[in-house]
Amino acid sequence: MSQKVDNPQVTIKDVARLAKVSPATVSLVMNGRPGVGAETRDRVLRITTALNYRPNLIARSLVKRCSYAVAMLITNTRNPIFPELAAGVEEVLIQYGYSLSIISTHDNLECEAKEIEKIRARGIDGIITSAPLLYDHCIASLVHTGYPVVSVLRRVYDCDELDFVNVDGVLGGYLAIEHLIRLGHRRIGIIKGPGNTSTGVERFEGALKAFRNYEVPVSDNLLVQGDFFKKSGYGAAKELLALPPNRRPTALFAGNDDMALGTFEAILELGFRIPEDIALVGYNNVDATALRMVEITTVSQRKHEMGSLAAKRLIDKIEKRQGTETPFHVVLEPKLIVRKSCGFQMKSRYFTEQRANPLK
Amino acid sequence: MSQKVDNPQVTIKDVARLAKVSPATVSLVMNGRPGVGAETRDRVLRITTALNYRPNLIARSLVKRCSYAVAMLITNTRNPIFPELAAGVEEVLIQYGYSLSIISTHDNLECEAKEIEKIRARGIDGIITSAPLLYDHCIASLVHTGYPVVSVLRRVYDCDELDFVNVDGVLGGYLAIEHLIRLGHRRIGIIKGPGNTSTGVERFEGALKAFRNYEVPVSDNLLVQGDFFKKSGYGAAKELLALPPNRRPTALFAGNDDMALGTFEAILELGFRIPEDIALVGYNNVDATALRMVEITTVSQRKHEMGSLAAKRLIDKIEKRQGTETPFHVVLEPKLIVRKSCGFQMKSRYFTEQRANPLK
DNA sequence: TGTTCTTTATAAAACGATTTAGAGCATGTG
DNA sequence: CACATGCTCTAAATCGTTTTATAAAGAACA
Repeated sequence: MSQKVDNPQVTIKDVARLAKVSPATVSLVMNGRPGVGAETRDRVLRITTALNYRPNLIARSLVKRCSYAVAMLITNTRNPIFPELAAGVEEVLIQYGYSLSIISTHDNLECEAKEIEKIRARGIDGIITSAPLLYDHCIASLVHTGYPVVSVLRRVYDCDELDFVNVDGVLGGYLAIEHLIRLGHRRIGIIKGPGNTSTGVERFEGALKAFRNYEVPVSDNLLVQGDFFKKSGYGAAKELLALPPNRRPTALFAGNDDMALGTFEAILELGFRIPEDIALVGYNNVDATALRMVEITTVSQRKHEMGSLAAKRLIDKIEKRQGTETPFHVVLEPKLIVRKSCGFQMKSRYFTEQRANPLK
Repeated sequence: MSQKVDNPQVTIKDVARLAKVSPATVSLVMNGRPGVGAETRDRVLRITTALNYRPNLIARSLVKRCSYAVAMLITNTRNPIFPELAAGVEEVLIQYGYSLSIISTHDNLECEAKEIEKIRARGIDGIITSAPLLYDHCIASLVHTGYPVVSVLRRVYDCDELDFVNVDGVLGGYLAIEHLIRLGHRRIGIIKGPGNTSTGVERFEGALKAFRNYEVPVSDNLLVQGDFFKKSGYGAAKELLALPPNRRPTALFAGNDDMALGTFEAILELGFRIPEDIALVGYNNVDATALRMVEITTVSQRKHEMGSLAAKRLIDKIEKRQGTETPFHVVLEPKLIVRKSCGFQMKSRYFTEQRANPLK
């Protein structure tokens, strides 16, 4: 057990002194640049390993004006969509030698602005945001200054210059409602996501499109506003299921899985059965929805893939690779994950046929 | 919509020039230090706000030799215990003006060592690790150099100098098994957590203690090694339940909730009922265990609190407050969360009585 | 021999802040 | 008046790198 206590900070000067060269030479060696003789290079390398020398990245950042660090904005750490997303991001960043800071904005513009200030002051090279609001001037002005930003999952309206990778929320919402309509439901309650997020509005827009397409009337009293948290799903469901039987929805669509899980609890608590009495569709394909005894039908989001794509694009922007001046808007296709919460057990084949995107 | 495009970098010199003072004065003003006349101070302040000047934290870090940034080591982003833990950590860090980087080690020493190198090179002030292994020389040697580290959730053996905040795993394991024994179970299968983590071994140790205390024999063929992932819980349960009825366990204890969820699936898949045929106890009180229709009895970990305490302690160490030279070992008490997976519905009162720690 | 190239190594100036020692100038005191 | 005392303010060094311009030393060539 050799207790290796390295010096708190071995600097380039220490190495230079011991190797009898100038700091400049050490720098060249450390960065594998030409202009150093083989013999000198070896000598320097020997010293650096002997001293366990690691260049101080802070100093390097200062002069190179880049830090090989990026930040990821999320709503909060408890959002169950985030682990997958972050895993995708992290994978790519590690591969390219970048480090990742994760920062919560709590869907609060003020908080977001403050954190962005700090990020910039810290010299972080770019931002991946999974948490922008619909009209997010923080992000928009960041983009306008030319700072590298990619948004993932959500997008920002009125800011075409912002690169994004997301999944078609309109199509997703459409698929969810179409599924319910095809199963014969006519009174479908919708628990909307917040109106200040692209995911919230797009999924709802898709839902409306499906109603229109199938000529099913929408009644306003079956529409409830949620906030993406489980509790609001629970509350909304309680409200909808309190309607008299002839106006009570026979199916519910929640704007995300957290709300769907709340809805799930409410339905059962009121003594209704799923799917016999009430059908339920969620959104995101979060792990918990797949659990046996839960098995909620939902719309999958390709979270990992989104994260990776966004990260790769951000690095391209930071390193100013070709093609990064033109906007990068990737819209992946969602997929309906049919489980048991709608009573549709693959007995017919109509969904398994390869269908083209019904909205195109 | 005034499109405010700030200069890429307003420096202290720009401010100094415009305010007709020296950079030193600007620095004093920015840091609220005395020695600047009221008039000058106002003038500087006016300029800084006009230019939207933010000191470059990289430059500041270089000279102050601290960065107001800490890193948190986790096993991987998908570990459902992490969001709560991170939320607790984040809350405190924000409050003290620190920023947080989250880094996965995948329970791999090599990966951990590499990441720690990078963390140090980046000038990060301290580390909170929730992912140390039992004999983790990376962490141990870090501690020995005097670098601020606090471990949370897990601890490191043979390294008393390492501060930690965790929950008594031995007691937790004990409570879980005691519960099952009191409900009449005698053949209890255990799905152990990995032997190279303190959480894994302690919970198992507690389980053994309960068997001993209640004079229930343990049979080796009811002990299966898991790895904390859901899949291993699933596999282990399949294995245990394949035993002939007279040797098959009537109850299972999984070393964490992920494995418990896998176990849950396996039990149901094999056609057994919970709790009528098989009772189940998990560990961590992860959100999914609380879901209606799942409702797994588990041991709670006070994750948020652990995170906060660890973060606070780390900051104290970084800022060298009094008392941080002496070891800081906080062991919180776990609590059994009784749900439906053991068939115990609070019909008796023996658990609700306030009991002292049965192990003390 | 002198000129021109290469190759190798370095000195010195950044990068953008903080900090220390001391300068300049009133004011107060004996 | 001489001197100490405060109060403002600043010059200059520093943090640990990278980078640019240039020097020095051979080698090749005419």
